[in-house]
Amino acid sequence: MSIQKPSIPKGTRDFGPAVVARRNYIFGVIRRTFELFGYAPLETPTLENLSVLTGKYGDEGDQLLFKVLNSGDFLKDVAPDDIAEGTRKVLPKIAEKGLRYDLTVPFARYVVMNRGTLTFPFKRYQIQPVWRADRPQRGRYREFYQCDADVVGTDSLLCEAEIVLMMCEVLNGIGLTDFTIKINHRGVLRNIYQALGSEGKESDLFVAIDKLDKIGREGVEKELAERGFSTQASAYLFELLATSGSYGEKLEKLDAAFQKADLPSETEGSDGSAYKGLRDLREVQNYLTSFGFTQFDKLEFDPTLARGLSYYTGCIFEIKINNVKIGSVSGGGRYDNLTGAFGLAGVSGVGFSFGVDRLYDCLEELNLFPPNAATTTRCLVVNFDEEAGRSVLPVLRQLRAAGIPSELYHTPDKLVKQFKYADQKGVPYVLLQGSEERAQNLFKLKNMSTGHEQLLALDDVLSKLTQ
RNA sequence: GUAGGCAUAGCUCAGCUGGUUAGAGCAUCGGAUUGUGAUUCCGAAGGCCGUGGGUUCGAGCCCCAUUGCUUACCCCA
Repeated sequence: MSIQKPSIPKGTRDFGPAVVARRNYIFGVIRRTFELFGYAPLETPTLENLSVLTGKYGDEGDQLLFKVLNSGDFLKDVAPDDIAEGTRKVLPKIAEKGLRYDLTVPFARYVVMNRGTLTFPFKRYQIQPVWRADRPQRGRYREFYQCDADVVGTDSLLCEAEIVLMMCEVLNGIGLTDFTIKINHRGVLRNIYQALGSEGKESDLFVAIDKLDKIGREGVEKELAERGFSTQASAYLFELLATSGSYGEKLEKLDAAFQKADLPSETEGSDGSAYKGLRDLREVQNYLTSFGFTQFDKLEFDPTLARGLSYYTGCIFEIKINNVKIGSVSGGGRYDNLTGAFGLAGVSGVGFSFGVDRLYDCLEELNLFPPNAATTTRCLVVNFDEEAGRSVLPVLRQLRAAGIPSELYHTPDKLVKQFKYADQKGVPYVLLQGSEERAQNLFKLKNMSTGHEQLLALDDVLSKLTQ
Protein backbone atom coordinates (compact mmCIF):
# COMPACT_ATOMS: atom_id res chain seq x y z
CA MET A 1 0.00 0.00 0.00
CA SER A 2 1.45 3.32 -0.97
CA ILE A 3 1.06 6.22 1.41
CA GLN A 4 0.19 9.50 -0.20
CA LYS A 5 1.37 12.79 1.20
CA PRO A 6 -1.60 14.84 2.37
CA SER A 7 -2.13 18.26 0.91
CA ILE A 8 -4.67 21.06 0.71
CA PRO A 9 -5.92 22.81 -2.43
CA LYS A 10 -3.80 25.59 -3.84
CA GLY A 11 -4.58 28.98 -2.37
CA THR A 12 -6.20 27.59 0.78
CA ARG A 13 -4.73 27.50 4.27
CA ASP A 14 -5.01 25.72 7.60
CA PHE A 15 -5.14 28.03 10.59
CA GLY A 16 -3.54 26.58 13.72
CA PRO A 17 -4.83 27.37 17.23
CA ALA A 18 -2.54 30.37 17.76
CA VAL A 19 -3.46 31.87 14.39
CA VAL A 20 -7.17 31.29 14.89
CA ALA A 21 -7.00 33.02 18.28
CA ARG A 22 -5.38 36.05 16.73
CA ARG A 23 -7.72 36.11 13.76
CA ASN A 24 -10.66 35.92 16.14
CA TYR A 25 -9.25 38.91 17.97
CA ILE A 26 -9.41 40.93 14.75
CA PHE A 27 -12.85 39.58 13.86
CA GLY A 28 -14.03 40.52 17.34
CA VAL A 29 -12.97 44.15 17.04
CA ILE A 30 -14.59 44.41 13.62
CA ARG A 31 -17.81 42.73 14.74
CA ARG A 32 -18.15 44.88 17.86
CA THR A 33 -17.59 48.02 15.81
CA PHE A 34 -20.22 47.08 13.24
CA GLU A 35 -22.70 46.33 16.00
CA LEU A 36 -21.82 49.53 17.81
CA PHE A 37 -22.96 51.42 14.72
CA GLY A 38 -26.25 49.56 14.49
CA TYR A 39 -25.46 46.97 11.85
CA ALA A 40 -27.15 43.58 12.15
CA PRO A 41 -25.48 40.27 11.29
CA LEU A 42 -26.36 38.35 8.15
CA GLU A 43 -25.15 35.00 6.88
CA THR A 44 -25.83 33.57 3.46
CA PRO A 45 -25.15 30.11 2.02
CA THR A 46 -21.73 29.05 0.81
CA LEU A 47 -23.42 27.85 -2.36
CA GLU A 48 -25.41 30.18 -4.56
CA ASN A 49 -27.17 29.36 -7.78
CA LEU A 50 -24.90 30.20 -10.67
CA SER A 51 -27.70 32.29 -12.14
CA VAL A 52 -27.27 34.62 -9.16
CA LEU A 53 -23.51 34.85 -9.52
CA THR A 54 -22.77 34.93 -13.24
CA GLY A 55 -22.73 38.22 -15.07
CA LYS A 56 -22.23 40.24 -11.90
CA TYR A 57 -18.46 40.46 -11.91
CA GLY A 58 -17.67 40.87 -15.58
CA ASP A 59 -16.21 38.28 -17.93
CA GLU A 60 -13.09 37.82 -15.84
CA GLY A 61 -15.16 37.40 -12.71
CA ASP A 62 -17.19 34.63 -14.33
CA GLN A 63 -13.96 32.83 -15.11
CA LEU A 64 -12.93 33.09 -11.46
CA LEU A 65 -16.11 31.53 -10.10
CA PHE A 66 -15.79 28.10 -8.55
CA LYS A 67 -18.56 26.00 -10.09
CA VAL A 68 -19.98 22.97 -8.33
CA LEU A 69 -20.74 19.88 -10.34
CA ASN A 70 -24.36 18.73 -10.13
CA SER A 71 -24.99 15.75 -7.89
CA GLY A 72 -25.65 12.34 -9.35
CA ASP A 73 -25.23 11.71 -13.05
CA PHE A 74 -24.19 15.21 -14.02
CA LEU A 75 -23.68 14.20 -17.64
CA LYS A 76 -27.24 13.05 -18.20
CA ASP A 77 -28.35 16.20 -20.02
CA VAL A 78 -25.21 16.59 -22.09
CA ALA A 79 -25.42 15.60 -25.73
CA PRO A 80 -22.35 14.84 -27.86
CA ASP A 81 -23.09 17.95 -29.88
CA ASP A 82 -22.89 20.05 -26.74
CA ILE A 83 -19.35 18.87 -26.07
CA ALA A 84 -18.37 19.71 -29.61
CA GLU A 85 -19.57 23.25 -28.99
CA GLY A 86 -17.34 23.58 -25.97
CA THR A 87 -17.34 24.58 -22.32
CA ARG A 88 -19.79 27.39 -22.72
CA LYS A 89 -22.50 25.09 -23.90
CA VAL A 90 -21.76 22.25 -21.48
CA LEU A 91 -21.23 24.23 -18.28
CA PRO A 92 -24.84 25.24 -17.56
CA LYS A 93 -25.91 21.61 -18.02
CA ILE A 94 -23.45 20.11 -15.56
CA ALA A 95 -23.22 22.85 -12.90
CA GLU A 96 -26.06 24.91 -11.53
CA LYS A 97 -24.40 26.03 -8.29
CA GLY A 98 -21.22 27.90 -7.42
CA LEU A 99 -19.26 29.10 -4.39
CA ARG A 100 -19.92 32.68 -3.32
CA TYR A 101 -17.46 35.09 -4.90
CA ASP A 102 -18.09 38.06 -2.63
CA LEU A 103 -20.62 39.13 0.00
CA THR A 104 -22.21 42.01 -1.84
CA VAL A 105 -24.09 40.08 -4.50
CA PRO A 106 -25.55 37.52 -2.05
CA PHE A 107 -26.56 40.50 0.08
CA ALA A 108 -28.34 42.11 -2.85
CA ARG A 109 -30.08 38.82 -3.58
CA TYR A 110 -31.15 38.58 0.05
CA VAL A 111 -32.52 42.11 0.07
CA VAL A 112 -34.57 41.47 -3.05
CA MET A 113 -35.91 38.15 -1.79
CA ASN A 114 -36.85 39.65 1.58
CA ARG A 115 -37.83 43.18 0.59
CA GLY A 116 -41.27 42.73 2.04
CA THR A 117 -40.06 42.00 5.55
CA LEU A 118 -37.01 44.25 5.86
CA THR A 119 -37.02 47.63 7.50
CA PHE A 120 -35.24 50.19 5.33
CA PRO A 121 -32.67 51.56 5.49
CA PHE A 122 -31.35 48.07 6.11
CA LYS A 123 -27.95 47.95 7.77
CA ARG A 124 -26.20 44.61 7.75
CA TYR A 125 -22.75 43.26 8.36
CA GLN A 126 -21.45 39.93 7.16
CA ILE A 127 -18.24 38.09 8.01
CA GLN A 128 -17.81 34.97 5.91
CA PRO A 129 -15.30 33.35 3.56
CA VAL A 130 -15.50 33.79 -0.19
CA TRP A 131 -13.83 31.80 -2.97
CA ARG A 132 -12.11 32.82 -6.17
CA ALA A 133 -10.45 30.51 -8.67
CA ASP A 134 -7.66 33.03 -9.01
CA ARG A 135 -3.99 32.28 -9.31
CA PRO A 136 -2.67 32.64 -5.76
CA GLN A 137 0.20 34.94 -4.89
CA ARG A 138 1.35 36.97 -1.94
CA GLY A 139 -1.61 38.22 0.10
CA ARG A 140 -3.96 36.58 -2.37
CA TYR A 141 -5.82 33.36 -1.74
CA ARG A 142 -8.52 31.21 -3.29
CA GLU A 143 -10.37 31.14 0.01
CA PHE A 144 -10.40 34.25 2.18
CA TYR A 145 -12.66 36.12 4.55
CA GLN A 146 -14.45 39.34 3.84
CA CYS A 147 -15.94 41.56 6.53
CA ASP A 148 -18.58 43.70 4.91
CA ALA A 149 -20.88 46.35 6.31
CA ASP A 150 -23.47 47.92 4.01
CA VAL A 151 -26.55 50.10 4.19
CA VAL A 152 -29.22 49.92 1.53
CA GLY A 153 -32.18 52.14 1.01
CA THR A 154 -30.87 55.60 1.75
CA ASP A 155 -28.87 58.26 -0.05
CA SER A 156 -27.87 59.96 3.17
CA LEU A 157 -24.22 60.89 3.28
CA LEU A 158 -24.32 60.25 7.00
CA CYS A 159 -23.61 56.64 5.99
CA GLU A 160 -20.42 57.67 4.25
CA ALA A 161 -19.37 59.69 7.26
CA GLU A 162 -20.06 56.73 9.52
CA ILE A 163 -17.95 54.49 7.33
CA VAL A 164 -15.02 56.80 8.04
CA LEU A 165 -15.84 56.61 11.75
CA MET A 166 -16.03 52.82 11.68
CA MET A 167 -12.76 52.55 9.82
CA CYS A 168 -11.05 54.63 12.48
CA GLU A 169 -12.77 52.73 15.28
CA VAL A 170 -11.53 49.37 14.01
CA LEU A 171 -7.99 50.48 13.26
CA ASN A 172 -7.67 52.26 16.59
CA GLY A 173 -9.21 49.21 18.24
CA ILE A 174 -6.50 46.88 16.98
CA GLY A 175 -3.73 49.35 17.68
CA LEU A 176 -2.95 50.51 14.15
CA THR A 177 -2.22 54.21 14.27
CA ASP A 178 -0.27 55.18 11.17
CA PHE A 179 -2.93 54.93 8.50
CA THR A 180 -4.60 57.08 5.88
CA ILE A 181 -8.21 56.81 4.85
CA LYS A 182 -8.42 57.91 1.25
CA ILE A 183 -11.71 59.15 -0.07
CA ASN A 184 -12.81 60.20 -3.52
CA HIS A 185 -16.00 60.31 -5.54
CA ARG A 186 -16.85 58.79 -8.87
CA GLY A 187 -18.45 62.12 -9.77
CA VAL A 188 -15.12 63.86 -9.31
CA LEU A 189 -13.47 61.34 -11.61
CA ARG A 190 -16.22 61.84 -14.17
CA ASN A 191 -15.76 65.62 -13.97
CA ILE A 192 -12.04 65.20 -14.50
CA TYR A 193 -12.79 63.06 -17.55
CA GLN A 194 -15.13 65.76 -18.86
CA ALA A 195 -12.63 68.49 -18.14
CA LEU A 196 -10.10 66.64 -20.28
CA GLY A 197 -12.53 66.92 -23.17
CA SER A 198 -14.16 63.48 -22.92
CA GLU A 199 -11.69 61.81 -25.22
CA GLY A 200 -11.06 58.09 -25.09
CA LYS A 201 -12.96 55.79 -22.76
CA GLU A 202 -13.92 56.93 -19.29
CA SER A 203 -13.10 53.56 -17.75
CA ASP A 204 -9.64 53.52 -19.35
CA LEU A 205 -8.90 56.83 -17.70
CA PHE A 206 -10.00 55.58 -14.27
CA VAL A 207 -7.95 52.41 -14.51
CA ALA A 208 -4.88 54.40 -15.50
CA ILE A 209 -5.31 56.99 -12.76
CA ASP A 210 -5.73 54.30 -10.15
CA LYS A 211 -2.26 53.00 -10.92
CA LEU A 212 -0.56 56.34 -10.34
CA ASP A 213 1.02 55.45 -7.01
CA LYS A 214 2.15 52.12 -8.45
CA ILE A 215 3.58 52.94 -11.88
CA GLY A 216 4.15 56.67 -11.47
CA ARG A 217 3.34 59.59 -13.70
CA GLU A 218 5.34 58.33 -16.67
CA GLY A 219 3.64 54.96 -16.55
CA VAL A 220 0.21 56.55 -16.50
CA GLU A 221 1.11 58.88 -19.37
CA LYS A 222 2.30 55.94 -21.40
CA GLU A 223 -0.84 53.95 -20.72
CA LEU A 224 -3.08 56.90 -21.55
CA ALA A 225 -1.24 57.47 -24.82
CA GLU A 226 -1.83 53.81 -25.72
CA ARG A 227 -5.51 54.23 -24.96
CA GLY A 228 -5.89 57.18 -27.29
CA PHE A 229 -5.62 60.14 -24.95
CA SER A 230 -3.78 63.19 -26.31
CA THR A 231 -0.62 64.44 -24.62
CA GLN A 232 -2.47 67.69 -24.04
CA ALA A 233 -5.21 65.96 -22.08
CA SER A 234 -2.63 63.95 -20.24
CA ALA A 235 -0.74 67.08 -19.19
CA TYR A 236 -3.92 68.77 -18.03
CA LEU A 237 -4.85 65.67 -16.05
CA PHE A 238 -1.70 65.95 -13.98
CA GLU A 239 -2.32 69.62 -13.46
CA LEU A 240 -5.67 68.71 -11.90
CA LEU A 241 -4.33 65.80 -9.89
CA ALA A 242 -1.41 67.80 -8.55
CA THR A 243 -3.82 69.72 -6.36
CA SER A 244 -2.38 69.82 -2.90
CA GLY A 245 -3.53 71.15 0.45
CA SER A 246 -6.12 70.16 3.00
CA TYR A 247 -9.33 68.24 2.28
CA GLY A 248 -11.26 71.50 1.92
CA GLU A 249 -8.60 73.27 -0.11
CA LYS A 250 -8.50 70.46 -2.65
CA LEU A 251 -12.28 70.59 -3.00
CA GLU A 252 -12.13 74.32 -3.70
CA LYS A 253 -9.28 74.08 -6.19
CA LEU A 254 -11.01 71.36 -8.17
CA ASP A 255 -14.28 73.30 -8.07
CA ALA A 256 -12.53 76.30 -9.57
CA ALA A 257 -10.87 74.13 -12.22
CA PHE A 258 -14.17 72.49 -13.20
CA GLN A 259 -15.86 75.89 -13.52
CA LYS A 260 -12.98 77.15 -15.61
CA ALA A 261 -13.38 74.12 -17.88
CA ASP A 262 -17.00 75.19 -18.20
CA LEU A 263 -18.49 71.91 -17.00
CA PRO A 264 -22.26 72.02 -16.69
CA SER A 265 -23.70 72.38 -13.20
CA GLU A 266 -25.02 69.10 -11.77
CA THR A 267 -26.81 70.24 -8.66
CA GLU A 268 -29.30 72.93 -7.88
CA GLY A 269 -29.27 75.23 -4.93
CA SER A 270 -27.26 78.22 -3.97
CA ASP A 271 -24.71 76.89 -1.49
CA GLY A 272 -21.99 74.35 -2.10
CA SER A 273 -20.38 73.17 -5.28
CA ALA A 274 -22.29 72.88 -8.52
CA TYR A 275 -20.74 69.43 -8.91
CA LYS A 276 -22.23 66.47 -7.13
CA GLY A 277 -18.98 64.74 -6.32
CA LEU A 278 -17.39 67.75 -4.66
CA ARG A 279 -20.63 68.59 -2.92
CA ASP A 280 -20.99 65.09 -1.47
CA LEU A 281 -17.41 65.09 -0.24
CA ARG A 282 -17.99 68.42 1.48
CA GLU A 283 -21.13 67.07 3.09
CA VAL A 284 -19.26 64.06 4.45
CA GLN A 285 -16.70 66.40 5.96
CA ASN A 286 -19.45 68.48 7.54
CA TYR A 287 -21.06 65.42 9.13
CA LEU A 288 -17.73 64.35 10.57
CA THR A 289 -17.08 67.79 11.98
CA SER A 290 -20.52 67.92 13.59
CA PHE A 291 -19.99 64.47 15.07
CA GLY A 292 -16.86 65.66 16.77
CA PHE A 293 -14.48 63.61 14.65
CA THR A 294 -10.90 64.37 15.61
CA GLN A 295 -8.78 62.36 13.21
CA PHE A 296 -8.95 64.58 10.13
CA ASP A 297 -5.20 64.15 9.79
CA LYS A 298 -5.96 60.53 8.85
CA LEU A 299 -8.54 61.43 6.21
CA GLU A 300 -7.31 62.43 2.79
CA PHE A 301 -9.28 63.48 -0.25
CA ASP A 302 -7.36 61.74 -3.03
CA PRO A 303 -8.66 62.54 -6.52
CA THR A 304 -6.48 59.74 -7.95
CA LEU A 305 -8.32 57.02 -6.06
CA ALA A 306 -10.41 55.06 -8.54
CA ARG A 307 -10.82 51.48 -7.24
CA GLY A 308 -10.88 49.64 -10.50
CA LEU A 309 -13.88 49.23 -12.70
CA SER A 310 -16.34 48.19 -10.04
CA TYR A 311 -19.90 49.28 -9.70
CA TYR A 312 -19.27 52.28 -7.46
CA THR A 313 -21.09 55.43 -8.43
CA GLY A 314 -20.62 57.81 -5.49
CA CYS A 315 -18.02 58.11 -2.75
CA ILE A 316 -15.20 55.58 -2.74
CA PHE A 317 -12.88 54.66 0.12
CA GLU A 318 -9.63 52.93 0.70
CA ILE A 319 -7.34 52.51 3.71
CA LYS A 320 -3.58 52.53 3.45
CA ILE A 321 -1.37 51.45 6.34
CA ASN A 322 1.60 53.77 6.07
CA ASN A 323 4.27 51.91 8.01
CA VAL A 324 3.70 48.51 6.39
CA LYS A 325 4.32 47.68 2.76
CA ILE A 326 1.01 46.12 1.85
CA GLY A 327 -1.94 46.90 -0.38
CA SER A 328 -5.10 48.45 0.96
CA VAL A 329 -6.62 46.73 4.01
CA SER A 330 -10.10 48.04 3.44
CA GLY A 331 -12.17 49.65 0.73
CA GLY A 332 -15.68 50.45 -0.27
CA GLY A 333 -18.05 52.96 -1.74
CA ARG A 334 -21.55 53.83 -2.83
CA TYR A 335 -23.35 52.06 -5.62
CA ASP A 336 -26.70 53.19 -6.98
CA ASN A 337 -28.89 50.36 -8.10
CA LEU A 338 -27.31 47.56 -6.10
CA THR A 339 -30.33 45.34 -6.52
CA GLY A 340 -31.17 46.25 -10.10
CA ALA A 341 -29.84 42.98 -11.48
CA PHE A 342 -32.42 41.14 -9.39
CA GLY A 343 -35.33 43.28 -10.49
CA LEU A 344 -35.49 45.83 -7.71
CA ALA A 345 -34.49 49.20 -9.15
CA GLY A 346 -33.66 52.46 -7.49
CA VAL A 347 -32.17 51.11 -4.26
CA SER A 348 -28.95 52.87 -3.38
CA GLY A 349 -26.39 51.27 -1.12
CA VAL A 350 -23.09 52.12 0.44
CA GLY A 351 -20.68 49.81 2.15
CA PHE A 352 -17.14 48.76 2.80
CA SER A 353 -15.09 45.74 3.62
CA PHE A 354 -12.04 44.80 5.67
CA GLY A 355 -9.39 42.40 4.46
CA VAL A 356 -8.62 40.33 7.56
CA ASP A 357 -5.61 38.58 6.08
CA ARG A 358 -3.88 41.85 5.38
CA LEU A 359 -4.79 43.33 8.76
CA TYR A 360 -3.30 40.20 10.29
CA ASP A 361 -0.06 40.68 8.40
CA CYS A 362 0.11 44.31 9.53
CA LEU A 363 -0.42 43.46 13.19
CA GLU A 364 2.15 40.71 13.01
CA GLU A 365 4.74 42.89 11.32
CA LEU A 366 4.22 45.68 13.84
CA ASN A 367 4.01 43.25 16.76
CA LEU A 368 0.63 44.57 17.83
CA PHE A 369 -1.13 41.38 18.86
CA PRO A 370 -1.95 41.27 22.57
CA PRO A 371 0.38 38.77 24.24
CA ASN A 372 -2.08 36.23 25.67
CA ALA A 373 -4.49 35.89 22.79
CA ALA A 374 -2.84 32.63 21.79
CA THR A 375 -4.24 29.95 24.12
CA THR A 376 -7.48 29.07 25.80
CA THR A 377 -6.21 27.01 28.75
CA ARG A 378 -5.44 29.22 31.74
CA CYS A 379 -4.43 26.59 34.25
CA LEU A 380 -2.80 23.18 33.86
CA VAL A 381 -3.22 20.79 36.79
CA VAL A 382 -0.25 18.48 37.26
CA ASN A 383 -0.90 14.75 37.21
CA PHE A 384 1.42 13.17 39.80
CA ASP A 385 0.27 9.57 39.75
CA GLU A 386 -2.77 7.48 39.13
CA GLU A 387 -4.28 8.13 42.55
CA ALA A 388 -3.44 11.83 42.82
CA GLY A 389 -4.65 12.39 39.27
CA ARG A 390 -8.01 10.99 40.27
CA SER A 391 -8.31 12.79 43.59
CA VAL A 392 -7.59 16.16 41.98
CA LEU A 393 -10.55 15.86 39.60
CA PRO A 394 -12.93 17.71 41.94
CA VAL A 395 -10.44 20.58 41.92
CA LEU A 396 -10.61 20.58 38.14
CA ARG A 397 -14.39 20.77 38.41
CA GLN A 398 -14.21 23.76 40.74
CA LEU A 399 -11.73 25.56 38.51
CA ARG A 400 -14.08 25.16 35.58
CA ALA A 401 -17.13 26.08 37.64
CA ALA A 402 -15.31 29.31 38.49
CA GLY A 403 -14.96 29.99 34.78
CA ILE A 404 -11.24 29.23 34.59
CA PRO A 405 -10.34 27.27 31.45
CA SER A 406 -8.40 24.35 32.90
CA GLU A 407 -7.14 20.89 32.10
CA LEU A 408 -5.57 18.01 33.97
CA TYR A 409 -2.44 16.66 32.29
CA HIS A 410 -3.57 13.47 30.60
CA THR A 411 -1.15 10.94 32.15
CA PRO A 412 1.20 10.85 35.17
CA ASP A 413 4.31 11.68 33.12
CA LYS A 414 7.50 13.11 34.46
CA LEU A 415 7.11 16.70 35.60
CA VAL A 416 9.56 17.86 32.96
CA LYS A 417 7.13 16.79 30.29
CA GLN A 418 4.13 18.29 32.01
CA PHE A 419 5.78 21.66 32.46
CA LYS A 420 7.09 21.59 28.95
CA TYR A 421 3.60 20.91 27.68
CA ALA A 422 2.27 23.93 29.60
CA ASP A 423 5.10 26.10 28.36
CA GLN A 424 4.73 25.18 24.71
CA LYS A 425 0.98 25.55 24.80
CA GLY A 426 1.35 28.96 26.42
CA VAL A 427 -0.63 28.04 29.54
CA PRO A 428 0.06 30.84 32.05
CA TYR A 429 -0.43 28.87 35.32
CA VAL A 430 0.42 25.40 36.55
CA LEU A 431 -1.26 24.02 39.66
CA LEU A 432 0.26 21.11 41.56
CA GLN A 433 -0.62 19.12 44.63
CA GLY A 434 1.85 16.37 45.45
CA SER A 435 2.11 14.49 48.71
CA GLU A 436 3.69 17.48 50.52
CA GLU A 437 0.91 19.90 49.53
CA ARG A 438 -1.78 17.32 50.11
CA ALA A 439 -0.62 16.83 53.70
CA GLN A 440 -1.29 20.53 54.32
CA ASN A 441 -4.42 20.61 52.16
CA LEU A 442 -2.75 23.33 50.05
CA PHE A 443 -1.80 23.79 46.41
CA LYS A 444 1.29 25.11 44.73
CA LEU A 445 0.53 27.59 41.96
CA LYS A 446 3.28 28.46 39.53
CA ASN A 447 3.24 31.52 37.29
CA MET A 448 4.91 30.34 34.11
CA SER A 449 6.03 33.72 32.87
CA THR A 450 7.71 34.84 36.11
CA GLY A 451 8.58 31.39 37.49
CA HIS A 452 7.17 32.49 40.83
CA GLU A 453 5.52 29.81 43.02
CA GLN A 454 3.00 30.23 45.85
CA LEU A 455 1.48 27.84 48.38
CA LEU A 456 -2.24 28.59 48.53
CA ALA A 457 -5.55 27.23 49.70
CA LEU A 458 -7.96 26.31 46.91
CA ASP A 459 -10.14 29.39 47.49
CA ASP A 460 -7.10 31.63 47.06
CA VAL A 461 -6.12 29.79 43.90
CA LEU A 462 -9.59 30.34 42.48
CA SER A 463 -9.68 34.02 43.33
CA LYS A 464 -6.17 34.57 42.00
CA LEU A 465 -6.96 32.89 38.69
CA THR A 466 -10.24 34.71 38.19
CA GLN A 467 -8.86 38.18 38.73
C1' G B 1 -4.00 33.60 -19.84
C1' U B 2 1.86 35.84 -19.99
C1' A B 3 6.93 35.54 -17.83
C1' G B 4 10.45 33.88 -14.14
C1' G B 5 12.23 31.13 -9.70
C1' C B 6 12.37 26.89 -6.43
C1' A B 7 11.97 21.41 -5.24
C1' U B 8 17.79 17.79 -0.47
C1' A B 9 15.79 15.05 7.16
C1' G B 10 9.37 16.82 10.45
C1' C B 11 10.84 22.54 9.55
C1' U B 12 14.58 26.30 7.58
C1' C B 13 18.45 25.57 4.44
C1' A B 14 24.14 24.20 3.00
C1' G B 15 26.18 20.83 -0.58
C1' C B 16 32.34 24.08 -4.88
C1' U B 17 33.77 23.19 -12.49
C1' G B 18 29.89 16.16 -12.02
C1' G B 19 34.15 12.36 -8.15
C1' U B 20 34.45 7.89 -2.19
C1' U B 21 29.93 6.98 3.18
C1' A B 22 24.81 13.73 1.31
C1' G B 23 25.69 17.92 5.98
C1' A B 24 24.15 21.99 9.69
C1' G B 25 20.62 24.59 12.81
C1' C B 26 15.88 24.04 14.92
C1' A B 27 12.23 20.40 16.27
C1' U B 28 11.70 15.02 18.04
C1' C B 29 13.27 10.94 21.27
C1' G B 30 16.63 9.02 25.23
C1' G B 31 20.00 10.05 29.30
C1' A B 32 22.61 13.24 33.16
C1' U B 33 18.13 14.77 37.22
C1' U B 34 12.06 9.40 40.21
C1' G B 35 8.96 17.32 42.24
C1' U B 36 9.69 22.08 37.71
C1' G B 37 9.32 24.61 31.40
C1' A B 38 11.02 28.83 28.60
C1' U B 39 17.25 28.89 29.69
C1' U B 40 22.37 23.49 30.96
C1' C B 41 25.26 19.29 29.03
C1' C B 42 25.77 14.37 26.46
C1' G B 43 23.78 11.01 22.98
C1' A B 44 20.38 8.82 19.32
C1' A B 45 17.08 8.54 15.50
C1' G B 46 15.75 10.66 11.19
C1' G B 47 17.06 10.62 3.42
C1' C B 48 14.58 6.58 -3.38
C1' C B 49 18.05 14.41 -3.00
C1' G B 50 9.65 15.83 -6.06
C1' U B 51 8.67 12.02 -10.19
C1' G B 52 10.09 9.67 -15.01
C1' G B 53 13.55 9.37 -18.81
C1' G B 54 18.50 10.84 -20.91
C1' U B 55 24.06 12.13 -21.08
C1' U B 56 28.41 9.92 -18.41
C1' C B 57 33.13 5.18 -16.11
C1' G B 58 30.35 7.99 -12.40
C1' A B 59 24.53 12.56 -11.41
C1' G B 60 21.86 15.85 -5.42
C1' C B 61 24.63 18.77 -9.33
C1' C B 62 24.18 18.62 -16.56
C1' C B 63 19.84 17.86 -20.49
C1' C B 64 14.50 16.75 -21.57
C1' A B 65 9.73 15.84 -19.80
C1' U B 66 6.25 15.87 -15.80
C1' U B 67 4.02 17.21 -11.11
C1' G B 68 3.87 20.43 -7.00
C1' C B 69 5.04 25.07 -4.72
C1' U B 70 6.18 30.12 -5.44
C1' U B 71 6.98 35.39 -7.49
C1' A B 72 5.71 39.22 -10.91
C1' C B 73 2.17 40.95 -14.91
C1' C B 74 -3.34 41.22 -16.18
C1' C B 75 -7.09 41.57 -12.47
C1' C B 76 -8.38 41.73 -7.57
C1' A B 77 -9.34 41.62 -1.15
